[in-house]
Amino acid sequence: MEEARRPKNFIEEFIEEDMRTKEPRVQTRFPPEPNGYLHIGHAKALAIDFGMAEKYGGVCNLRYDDTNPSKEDVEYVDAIQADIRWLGFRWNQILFGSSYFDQCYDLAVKLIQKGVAYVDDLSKDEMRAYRGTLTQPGKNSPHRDRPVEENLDLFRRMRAGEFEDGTKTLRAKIDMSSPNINMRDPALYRIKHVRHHQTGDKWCIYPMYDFAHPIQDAIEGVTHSLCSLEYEAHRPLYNWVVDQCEFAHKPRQIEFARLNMTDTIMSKRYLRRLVEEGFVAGWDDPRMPTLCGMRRRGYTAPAIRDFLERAGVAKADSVVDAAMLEHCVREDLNETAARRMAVLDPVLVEIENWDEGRVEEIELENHPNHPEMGARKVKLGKRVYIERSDFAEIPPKKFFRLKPEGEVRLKSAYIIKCERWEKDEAGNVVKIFCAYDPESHSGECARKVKGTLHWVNADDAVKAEFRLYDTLMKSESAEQDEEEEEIAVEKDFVDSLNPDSLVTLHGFVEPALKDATAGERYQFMRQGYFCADPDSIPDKPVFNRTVGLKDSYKA
RNA sequence: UGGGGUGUCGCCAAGCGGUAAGGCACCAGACUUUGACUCUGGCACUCGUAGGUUCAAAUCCUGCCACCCCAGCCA
Repeated sequence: MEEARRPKNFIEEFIEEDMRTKEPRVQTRFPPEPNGYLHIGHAKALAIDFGMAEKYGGVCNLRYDDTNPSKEDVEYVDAIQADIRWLGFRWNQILFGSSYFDQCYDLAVKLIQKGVAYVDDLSKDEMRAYRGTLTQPGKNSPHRDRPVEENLDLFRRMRAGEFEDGTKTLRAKIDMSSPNINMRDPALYRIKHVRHHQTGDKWCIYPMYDFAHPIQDAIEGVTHSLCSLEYEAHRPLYNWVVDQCEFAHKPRQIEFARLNMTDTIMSKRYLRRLVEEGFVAGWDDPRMPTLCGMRRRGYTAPAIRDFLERAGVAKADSVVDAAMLEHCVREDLNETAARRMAVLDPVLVEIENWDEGRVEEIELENHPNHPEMGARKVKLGKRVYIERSDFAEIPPKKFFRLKPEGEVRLKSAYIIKCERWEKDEAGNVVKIFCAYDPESHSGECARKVKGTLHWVNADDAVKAEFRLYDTLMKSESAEQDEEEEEIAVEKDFVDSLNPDSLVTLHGFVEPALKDATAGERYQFMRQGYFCADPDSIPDKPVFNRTVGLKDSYKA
């Protein structure tokens, strides 16, 4: 794929300026907290972190931001690596924030000695009260001026486990009247008698993100600490920590807007609810925006990276149209996916002037634009399945499909004409009788008909399950009152779930797909791109529809 | 409300004082044994808004408006 020429984004401009004026070296890090599965939103951050390092000949480390053991689990550590690898990014090293706990502790002691950190006894509620509000300055804690020796002793005893959770914190001594609330003596360490997934029971105090992150970046030599917009107000604190710890190397934090997509739940909290309350089959349910879910759905890594590239990097809050992602997936799969025929919702067609028992081999190209992908042979007999929606007793105008007295071509085979049909008691068409034109064999016939249908030979058709997916959230009706909408989402997002996000169909595929194995991708002609699901078993393949084909037919 | 950000086509997004890139979506047409793909053409006299500076402003200045983030011992 050719590298798309695009203008530099603002991060690239900053980096290039820094390389010119500071040091000609780039080092970044991707710092996920191991408390959930990576989703498409993380993929953006990841692509930026790894992408910038790659573009400027630098390195990017994968560093788990594991400073809060009560929310984290090793379960996620491996999954995160698998997802990053799948996307095609390579980390320089795998690091853990927790491996810097000793250094964080020493640095905390240093700050206490410098008189810019103190142990506070205020409770969480008291601390909140002392903090002031957006418009009113805070008040100094009564413990703010404890002597250094006392702070040192208290902090040592915090570490030794002498105090209960929540009874003491280590705080930075900055400015309780700062207009930036993050600078009003933020907590640096809290007591948590919780076992850590990496350090076990070694610690009962853990550093806060705002303290640990800049330290980690500085120690590692990160030059550009890229993160999302909500950390913008933390940047002064980030710089304060780097300065007070007296690091010679000063990383630069740059913030960008996180990814949002139409009809896509990006909140980890809601995604967790979907899984835990059983609205989806798991974190890898093909409807989930998680990377494992998208992978199972059939999305490709190149398509996702292309999408991220097209969505761009900027500071404005935005919601990218999911149609852009679909376009990228189609563009990739159109080139790479072999064509096959599958009838998702079958109805039987019998060719009346075809001799019973006669079988003809039909050659089908695997890709119309790539003859090098070869061809395959399928059998054609007296009975075939076609799509129920490809027949209409009373056709609308411009219906290029099978209709009374109408002719269509069976893809790569013959032209057939609809003569009559049978219905069951309920009025459903159960069988369509056609006549074929023996002179109309594919490739040897000048006669054109407007419609071409995909089909599956009935005799050796393989039963298959098809899972069609739609957005998890119902598209909000345009006229719905905005406020109402917000209340609805707040009250219970479950009410906004799309009850038809999964539709399961049972139909047929051509014999070549009998033993399709998980991950195989095909274009089912005139239907869309499908990916074999892990639920597939021999003789009973299951296919997930990754995305449908574009369809300009307007019924 | 204090602080920090952001406002360019339906959705993303370039633009960095010289007279509005590109992509998605959409519309029209060509091609078509996938109503797919591909191709061709269309799609912002206007840049949140009101003023000002300038020969010239989306770009500089001022005011106003809207939206987002911050009052976790979460990240």
